[in-house]
Amino acid sequence: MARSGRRPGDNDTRGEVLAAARATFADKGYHGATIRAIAAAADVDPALVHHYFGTKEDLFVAAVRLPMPPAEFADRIIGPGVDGAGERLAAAFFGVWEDPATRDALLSMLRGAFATDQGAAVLRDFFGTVLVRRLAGRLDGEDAELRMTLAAAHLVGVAVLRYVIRFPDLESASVDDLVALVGPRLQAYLG
Amino acid sequence: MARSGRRPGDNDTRGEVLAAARATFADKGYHGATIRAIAAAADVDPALVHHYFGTKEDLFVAAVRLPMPPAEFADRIIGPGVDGAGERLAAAFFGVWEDPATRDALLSMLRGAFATDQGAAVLRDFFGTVLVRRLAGRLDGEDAELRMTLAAAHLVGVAVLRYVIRFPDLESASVDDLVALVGPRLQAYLG
DNA sequence: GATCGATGTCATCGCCTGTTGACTTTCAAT
DNA sequence: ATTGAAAGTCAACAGGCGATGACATCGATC
Repeated sequence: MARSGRRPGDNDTRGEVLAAARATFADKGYHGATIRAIAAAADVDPALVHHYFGTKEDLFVAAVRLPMPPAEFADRIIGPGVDGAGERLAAAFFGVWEDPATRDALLSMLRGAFATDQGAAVLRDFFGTVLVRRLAGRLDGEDAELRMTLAAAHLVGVAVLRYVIRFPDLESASVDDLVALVGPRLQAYLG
Repeated sequence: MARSGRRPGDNDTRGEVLAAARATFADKGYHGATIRAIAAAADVDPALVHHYFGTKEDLFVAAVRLPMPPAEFADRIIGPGVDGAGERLAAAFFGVWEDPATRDALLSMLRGAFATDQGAAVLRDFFGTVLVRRLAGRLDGEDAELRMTLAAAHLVGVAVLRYVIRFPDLESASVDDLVALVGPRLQAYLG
């Protein structure tokens, strides 16, 4: 039985709560994830979650903040030029999704986008500011933004079916196969 | 003030409740839509919703049952052959999404897939049984199912960004433009 | 070694939810 | 006319939720 009061020794309880929030939001969605469940996963009193992060919405915003610099992400894709950007985009996208350090935050963001208006705004802003606007500016031809958005939509769709719905054919596919199949279709939008 | 007891005259209250459920599930998602809100939208007591449809899950299942024969849908796309199937698929897909009679049910299904495990199963089954398996069998080449699933994923992604997230570039695009842009990429998967 | 903020728990409040059972009114069949 | 099922409402319950404020403990500072 855990006593009351501060725990002895060095501990990063705040980080554990944040990790538990990411995992729970990713697994259950925004409404399905309760403060109590998050607190239990972090072995902590529910009140402590509020103490560190304020309201549930505040916690959600903290949970979906990615530990990833978006500018660098965009540069790595479009920096070498338009040629091969489709495959680089696909590889980078699935790379961060497969990375355990970023996966829960991405899943939380994606699922959260379906739960609340604020969650939708977060995703809209993420894709708009971080991805589409940054990459579409370097494309040639008409409707560059729309084409870039459609490329992003394709990636979102694969992420939805692979990581949320867990569609068997997609879940069992390897990242290499996905990149090889999806990359050329992205390239068709970009080129 | 509405009195108690049965209402006089001919009325399809059950249908109104179902329509209200579709609209509310589509707008707020599974958890965001409350029985009370659905009942209020149908101008009805919350208990009547249970009287007609049982539990909330039962109501959801009834709400996402599409007024659309899936077999005919698949035949219209692949019937004339693989040539041009990509554009036909895109046109049919956006057709049912733009149709007010089916849109709310589709939105409910899509949003519901993110809210509960059962919702995910519904979507998995819908795409798997209705779309992928039915169409993939008529394709040539290797990995027909995976390629068909990726085509479906692309469409899901566009639906997500256009109808749920309401991404501006996608929301303002016309169906014709979408079909013209997306169709060839689907064709690349099918052919 | 007293003090003070950071860390952490406890008990509880008010609210909203899905669901239920008793009751009332209308319609249709006898 | 009577009856019985269908349609519809009302009041309420039990449980879970997010959130709050008072309290307990620890670590560092002077």
